[in-house]
Amino acid sequence: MTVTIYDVAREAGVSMATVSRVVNNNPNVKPATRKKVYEAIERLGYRPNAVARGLASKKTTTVGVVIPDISNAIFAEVARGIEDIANMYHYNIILCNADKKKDKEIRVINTLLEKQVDGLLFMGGAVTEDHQQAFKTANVPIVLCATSDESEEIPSVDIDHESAAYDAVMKLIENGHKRIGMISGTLQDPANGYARFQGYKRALESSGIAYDENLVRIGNYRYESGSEAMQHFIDMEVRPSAIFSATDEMAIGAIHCIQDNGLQVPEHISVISVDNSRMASMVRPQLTAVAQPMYDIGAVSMRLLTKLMKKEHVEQSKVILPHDLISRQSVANISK
Amino acid sequence: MTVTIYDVAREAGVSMATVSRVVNNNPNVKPATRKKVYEAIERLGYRPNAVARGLASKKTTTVGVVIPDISNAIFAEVARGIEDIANMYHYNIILCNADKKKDKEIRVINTLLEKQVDGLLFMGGAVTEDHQQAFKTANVPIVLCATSDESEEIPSVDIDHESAAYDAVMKLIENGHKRIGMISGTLQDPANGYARFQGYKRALESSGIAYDENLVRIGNYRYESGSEAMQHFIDMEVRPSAIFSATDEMAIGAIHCIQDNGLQVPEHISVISVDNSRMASMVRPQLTAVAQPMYDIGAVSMRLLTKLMKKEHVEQSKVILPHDLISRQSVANISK
DNA sequence: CTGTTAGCGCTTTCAC
DNA sequence: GTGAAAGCGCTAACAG
Repeated sequence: MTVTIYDVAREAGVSMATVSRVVNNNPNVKPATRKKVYEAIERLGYRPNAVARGLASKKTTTVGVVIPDISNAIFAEVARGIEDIANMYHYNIILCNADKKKDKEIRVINTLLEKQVDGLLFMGGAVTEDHQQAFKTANVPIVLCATSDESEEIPSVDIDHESAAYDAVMKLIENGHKRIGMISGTLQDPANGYARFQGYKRALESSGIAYDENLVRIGNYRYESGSEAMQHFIDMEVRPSAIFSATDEMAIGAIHCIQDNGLQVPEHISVISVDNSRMASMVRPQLTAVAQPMYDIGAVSMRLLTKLMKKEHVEQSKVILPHDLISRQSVANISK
Repeated sequence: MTVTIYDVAREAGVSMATVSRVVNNNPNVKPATRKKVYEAIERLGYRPNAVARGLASKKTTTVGVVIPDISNAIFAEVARGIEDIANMYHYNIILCNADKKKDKEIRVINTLLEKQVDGLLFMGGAVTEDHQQAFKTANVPIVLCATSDESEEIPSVDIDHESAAYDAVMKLIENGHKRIGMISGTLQDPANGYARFQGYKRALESSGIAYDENLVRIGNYRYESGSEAMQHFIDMEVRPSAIFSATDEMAIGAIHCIQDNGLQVPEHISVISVDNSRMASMVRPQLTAVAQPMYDIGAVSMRLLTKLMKKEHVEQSKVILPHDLISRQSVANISK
């Protein structure tokens, strides 16, 4: 039924080894022989079996990617960066959603390892003891992608979330804002949540503005939660003049909430966020935001992984990509 | 170095076959033996090698997914539906972006087949002769997902794009609109482009409205192209009173273009589209759209594929999922 | 309920 | 430049 390398060898009148050589572009084959083999391959419609090859060579040319949620625009962008580079180096990707749930993460890491991936790209919530444990049993390289890791032992690529948030809030402060609300992600989330919240606090402190916990609302990264948080701020006796949102989507929810209350952005309230997804320029007013280079985070981490898989030397195993403030129309200057 | 089933067998004092049985939950093992084996597995830190298993059993429990672009929200949603169901049936997914480029599509289909996937989900542009050819050499089931196929020979799941477009345009007509512009995708794209354009024309015809080619602009599905097309309509001597956009993103570009020209939606111009991505409710005014159930398209096609892979009988191999008009605020009634 | 024995289709020394 | 042969780690009859 299925045609194997053995069939090709017989058809071409050579040995299996020779067929293997031509299939793998090994130069030690006489051109005439090579031609005979190609013809036999063509005639028989031979297709190499990558599973058998994987067993024999102990390489599968596939890498595992654990991701929180591919339907989230931010992660989808990272995934595209990963896949493009993987493709460039002839790797394929096994993609697993794990929703930042620890149990699911550990489970998929193990099945990926069973599948003998040549490397692993981990994008998740925090890296816990149990994660470390699972990683330890892997004898393939692993890189953390947009995921923080206290231990700092595992190669990783990400932006500096704390400093991105700091920059965003400083932009507000430079524009004369003093009463600044924050729509945060959950503080359990080390990167998008905790770190960005810390950046907010540091910006306030460094500018001599007292931190007020009533000015912080926790959202779940979704549009609706941004609106809800904003409604809370609007209902306050003395409203903030500006809002820092941990993510674009919540910021857009906030903008619309402001508008639905008959107020203007940025005339009445300014809004800034971190992310700069494509949606940022798809709202009116367009959203001023600190840009997180998602595609690059994916691309760079995959590139790093290829180096690790080839056992090439890497000088920097923890890479922090630069972020960048994109000024659009959602921030007003209110200093006199 | 790596511990194999043989090591476990020796450690537990049983045969490889027995270890294999317990690992695969074969009931024909005495509980006491099972326990011994589990202990040995634990002690040795044994992890089954799925590649070896795949070679021996001729099943990899992985399916290939070719997708146009994972960073596109619409496809990412489909992908999530696919992955959830795959996961439920213990399959993993190898994800390949092919950008609707025929060459790339054929190439990834072949590498996926080499990797011995148990099935293939194809999401692409048109299915050409060459695609058919590649599919024919596969001896695993294939299902087309959100992809049209003239031949209708391959199992598929999608919505009826023509009728979805028809419904959208009829909604406009029912609201008194007669001069209706269309922002279309390329007519080379059978589903999102050509079929939706046909639906537009049929709605017009069935209502006795003459088709006017000046009222159709071709976009590339992106926000900016929606804006550009809209600017063209606004600059016309006699403007359309309503716009049908083939996709949400272009519709949002159109809405903002209208607003940027100092006009109101829907007071001056109504807008409707097909897709209903999450962005539809993230614009002001919120977008009225025909909803395409992307997640379900993914989920249903994966479910169909699992049936095919298990050689279960399927009554319906071409499934058309229902679409649904979601009325929000972007369409006004202008009949007196 | 358990063990023996062939492979699965390919790569990879090691000879020649 | 080419071939022979020994696995890679596991499953799947087939016995018993």
